[in-house]
Amino acid sequence: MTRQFRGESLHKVDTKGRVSVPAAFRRVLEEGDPDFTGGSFPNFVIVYGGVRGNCLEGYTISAIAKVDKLISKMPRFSRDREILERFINTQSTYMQLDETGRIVLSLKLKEKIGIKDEALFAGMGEKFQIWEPKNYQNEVDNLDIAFKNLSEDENPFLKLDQLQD
Amino acid sequence: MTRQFRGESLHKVDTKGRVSVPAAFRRVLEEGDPDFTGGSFPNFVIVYGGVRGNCLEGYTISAIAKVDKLISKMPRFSRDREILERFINTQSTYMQLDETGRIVLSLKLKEKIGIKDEALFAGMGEKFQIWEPKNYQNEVDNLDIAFKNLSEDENPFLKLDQLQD
DNA sequence: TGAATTTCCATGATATCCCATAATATGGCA
DNA sequence: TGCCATATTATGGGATATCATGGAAATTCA
Repeated sequence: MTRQFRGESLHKVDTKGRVSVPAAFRRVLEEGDPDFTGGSFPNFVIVYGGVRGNCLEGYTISAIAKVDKLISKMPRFSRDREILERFINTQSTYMQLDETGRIVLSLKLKEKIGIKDEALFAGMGEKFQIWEPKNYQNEVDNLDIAFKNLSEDENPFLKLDQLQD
Repeated sequence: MTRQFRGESLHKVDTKGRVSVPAAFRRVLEEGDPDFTGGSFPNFVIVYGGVRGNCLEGYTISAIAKVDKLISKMPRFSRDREILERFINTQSTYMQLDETGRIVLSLKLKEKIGIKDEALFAGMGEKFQIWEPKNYQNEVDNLDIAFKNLSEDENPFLKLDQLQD
C-alpha cells in the first residue's frame, strides 16, 4: 500500500536555508525513490514554476515520472507540450535529503515564494507543497470562501461520489 | 461482509494525549488495513479539517484509499482537485494503534476539537468520530430537535426505502 | 583565498516503546 | 446458575529513540 503525503507542519528555515522535511514525508519520499536503499538518502524533485508560482511542489521520483510520461504523450513541438516542459522540467530541480532529514532552499527558491525564516509543508496526496506561512493561510482562507460560495452541484465532495469507479 | 463502526464510548485522555480506541473499533481498523498482519498494529487516517471542524473523523486505510483513488482521477492541477486534496490530504494524518490499542492525540488535534481529558468515540458506519463529550451532547440534542421538527415527508427514515439499491 | 556550501557533531523537545496494574469481560465447569 | 481461571481492556509511569534545530569544522569553487 503506497503512502500519500498527508498533514501540515511548520518548520524553521535557518540562515543557510536549511529546513527539516516533516518526518512523515520522508517515509513517502523513501518509498517513492526506486534507488533508495536503507543506507542512502532519498532523492526527489522540487518544481518551482508551475500553475501557481506562490509555492514549491515536491514530488517523489516515481510521481514525477508519471507526470513526465503524460507530457511525453503530447505532440512533440506542440506549444502545449513546450509550456508544460518549461514549467515542469525546466523550472524544477533534484533534491536530496541529508542525514538529518533536511534540505537546503537556495536563495532563488526562497525568493520565489517569499520565504524568510519559516516554511509550511502541506501534504497533497502524490505531492507536497512548501509555502510562506502567511501566504498559506491566505490560500486556505480563500479556498474556504470559494468552497462556501459553491452551489450544491458544484460541490467537489458531491462530485466525488458521482465519479463512482 | 466488512464490519462497520458502531456504538459510542467515552475514554480518558492522559497527560501525553494518549487515548484507548474502543476495542470494537480496533477490529474494524484491522480489517480495513491491507497491510495488517497478526503481528503488527493497524494504521488508519484521521481527518481534522472538513466541513464540520468540531470533531475528528477516523477512516480505515481502505476507506480513505477509495477516496484518494477518486481524487486521483480528477484532472491534475484543477481547482476542484486542489480543494479536495486540501481538505482530505492536507488536513489529515496517518495514525497507528500502539500495542495496547491506543493512539496519541497531538496538542494540535486536541485544540482543534476542544478536548481536555476525555474523548467520546462515535461509530458512524464507514468512519468514526471523536468529540469533546459536551460538544457531542450538543450535537445529539440539536439533531434530535431538528428531527422532531421535520414533516412526515421529510423524515429520512421514510426516504431510506425509496432509494434504489 | 574569500564566500558559499556541505559535512559533522551537539542538544532540547517530543514522541514512542516497554513494563505494570487494575478493572472488566469471557468461558468453562461443577 | 454461581464461581473461578483466564484473556482482554483501559489506564498510568518511566526509559529510550527520533526529531527539529543550531553551530563549528571542512570542503568546494570561482
